[in-house]
Amino acid sequence: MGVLERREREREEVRRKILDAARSLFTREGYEKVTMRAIAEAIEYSPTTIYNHFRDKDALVDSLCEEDFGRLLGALQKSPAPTDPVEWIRELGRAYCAFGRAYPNHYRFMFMTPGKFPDDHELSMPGQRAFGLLLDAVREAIRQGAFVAGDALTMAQVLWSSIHGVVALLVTYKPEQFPHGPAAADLAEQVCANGIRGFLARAE
Amino acid sequence: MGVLERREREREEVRRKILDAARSLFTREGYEKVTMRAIAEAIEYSPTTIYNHFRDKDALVDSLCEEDFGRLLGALQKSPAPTDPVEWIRELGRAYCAFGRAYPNHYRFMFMTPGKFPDDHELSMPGQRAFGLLLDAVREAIRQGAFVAGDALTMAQVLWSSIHGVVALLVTYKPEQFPHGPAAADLAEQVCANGIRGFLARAE
DNA sequence: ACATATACTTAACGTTGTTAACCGTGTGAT
DNA sequence: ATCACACGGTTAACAACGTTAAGTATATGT
Repeated sequence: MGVLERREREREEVRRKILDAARSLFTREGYEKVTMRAIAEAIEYSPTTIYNHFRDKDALVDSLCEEDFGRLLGALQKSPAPTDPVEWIRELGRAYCAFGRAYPNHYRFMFMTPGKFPDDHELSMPGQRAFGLLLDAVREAIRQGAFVAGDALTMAQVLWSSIHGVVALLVTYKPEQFPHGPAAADLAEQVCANGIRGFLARAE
Repeated sequence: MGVLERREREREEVRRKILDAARSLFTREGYEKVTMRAIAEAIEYSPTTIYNHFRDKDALVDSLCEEDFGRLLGALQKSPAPTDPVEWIRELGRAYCAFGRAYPNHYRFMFMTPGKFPDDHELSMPGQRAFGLLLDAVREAIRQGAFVAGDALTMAQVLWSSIHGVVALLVTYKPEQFPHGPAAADLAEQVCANGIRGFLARAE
């Protein structure tokens, strides 16, 4: 009696349509500009149908967000093998930044929108794992003596904060709008480099 | 015939009431939660009155924002005299961070909301001057040989980006929500320190 | 005393997220 | 075969939002 399975499959299919349409609109419009009605129109259903699959707009975008964390994790995992942990960190930074600039609206929602997660929940599993990559790299850099000894967790958070800062700015302003002249084309690279440099064990 | 002046004064008075009420609500609610009707109610006028003083909601919040850049500049100018430029930079970072944490919703609007400035306009005068302080400090640090030689503008932007990153995170998430355990209590301090450390000329 | 300008209000419009009520169709039981 | 029903979908409506057109009153200048 595969009728239940079929129903489940059909249901999932509509859910996917909604998510895809929402992502597509969301990618080029941003959270508040995308209306439930617009999403509904895109998939040729009535707006109410969306509420059969998602509690509300927030829940819908949360699902999107969940998937995006997975994508981010995927992007970061593509970074080359950790022969040199410092170079690994740099590559992670580059990939992270590239992700943010490729999907500014998603980045905004994932990392710049408050009240998203209930207190216990933290960033979401793939988000945690993504950060875990950086954490591993930092631990390895310390172990090899490339980084100064210190609390790896804090150091990873420092690096993440710094990179997040430049991505957040680039996602918000055009480089021409930066104070006192346009931002350097490779500002992200510089931030990344400077964050790493600060933790480098001094060669003497 | 001071009637025109009086009118102008009364007009300015209402304008101030609107701005103050808006700021008060805005401080604890954030942009989209604060409604024109709520502001109107707070000052015991009809919603329409606001439109006599501001083109629309965006213009109102822009005015608020303009004032806030002034406040930020004021806060930064309180930092001690630049005897040691590196310490000055650190103090600027602290003051900047304190401002952001004291007024998260304002910070959000000033630095995390896109489409705010027309292309030519850049950050706004006081915003420019605030960044100018950092730029001056970096220039001085380079001149004294405390920082490595390099493009001061880019270096200042790197430092600003990094600090902005941690403030943006702290303004968006509670520390408990940070990945892999709560953030170090002094994460902002650490980011600041690490940013500076990266530019320090190596002592040998 | 009258006309006018000005600050303000009332009432409405169009759009938003969301929900209540309904409808039709395919399913499972009788 | 027929019937009851669950389920996915729609229509129509709600309240709240930003915003505006039209109207009102008061105080000014003639």
